[in-house]
Formats: sequence, C-alpha cells, structure tokens
Amino acid sequence: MPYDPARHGPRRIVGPGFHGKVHALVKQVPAGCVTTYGDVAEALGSRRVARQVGFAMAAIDDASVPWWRVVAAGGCLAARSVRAQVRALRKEGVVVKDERVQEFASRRFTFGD
DNA sequence: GGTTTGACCATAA
DNA sequence: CTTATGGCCAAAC
Repeated sequence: MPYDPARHGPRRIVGPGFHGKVHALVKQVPAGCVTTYGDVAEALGSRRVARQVGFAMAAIDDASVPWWRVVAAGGCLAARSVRAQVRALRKEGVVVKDERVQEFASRRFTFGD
C-alpha cells in the first residue's frame, strides 16, 4: 500500500536532523553551479551517506530547495525528473548534454573546501 | 523494533 | 563501456 497523504497526513517537508542539514546545504549552492550527492554527504561527515542525501532530496516537495543543482558523481543527472532538471539547469546557464553537465569541474560547488 | 526502500559511490572484473 | 557487489544510514512502514 503506497503512501496516502489523505489518511496518513502530509510528509515532513523539512524533516528532522538529516533532512534539515541536507536542505540547508543545497540552499547554499548558488545559481549556475552544481554539486554532487557525494559532496553534500561529505559535507555532512561521510561520503557514504550519499544515498541518504538522495533520499532527502526525494522527500523535497517544495520549491524552496534548488534540488536541480544536485547531480550525481561525474556530473551525471540522476533526478527522478531528469527532464525538469535539465530544463532548470539550462535556465540558469548550465550546459547539459546527454544527461551530463558540461564543464562540470568548473561548475562544481564545494562547501567547506 | 524489525524490515524495506532509496534522485548514491567506489571498486573490481 | 557494462554489470556486479558491498557499504553506509535515515525515514517510512
């Protein structure tokens, strides 16, 4: 039985601890730049929580978090709606080709480094 | 409180 | 290039 908001209530937009941190970091990414799940994970402590970062992104149901600036390692797009992500990125001047961010290295945004 | 599930990543073959 | 595998862990159920 899938999740039914009508009966189980709304999902937490800004979840506890982990989600909150992920969202906060993603909001720090300036327009025209991209970051990776791994980088966000590393900023949170371990690269290995990259999955959870993705999970946190999936929980986003709000436009306040620029989720489209988060891509997979190597500049690959891995969002659920790659189409929408490409559109959003190109709108900000990011060149995307074949689900790959061009000039990824220079467009990459790092948090603590 | 155990099981399932994920928008991942690095490594190996 | 592809496929397989292990790892890690929060949140949902």
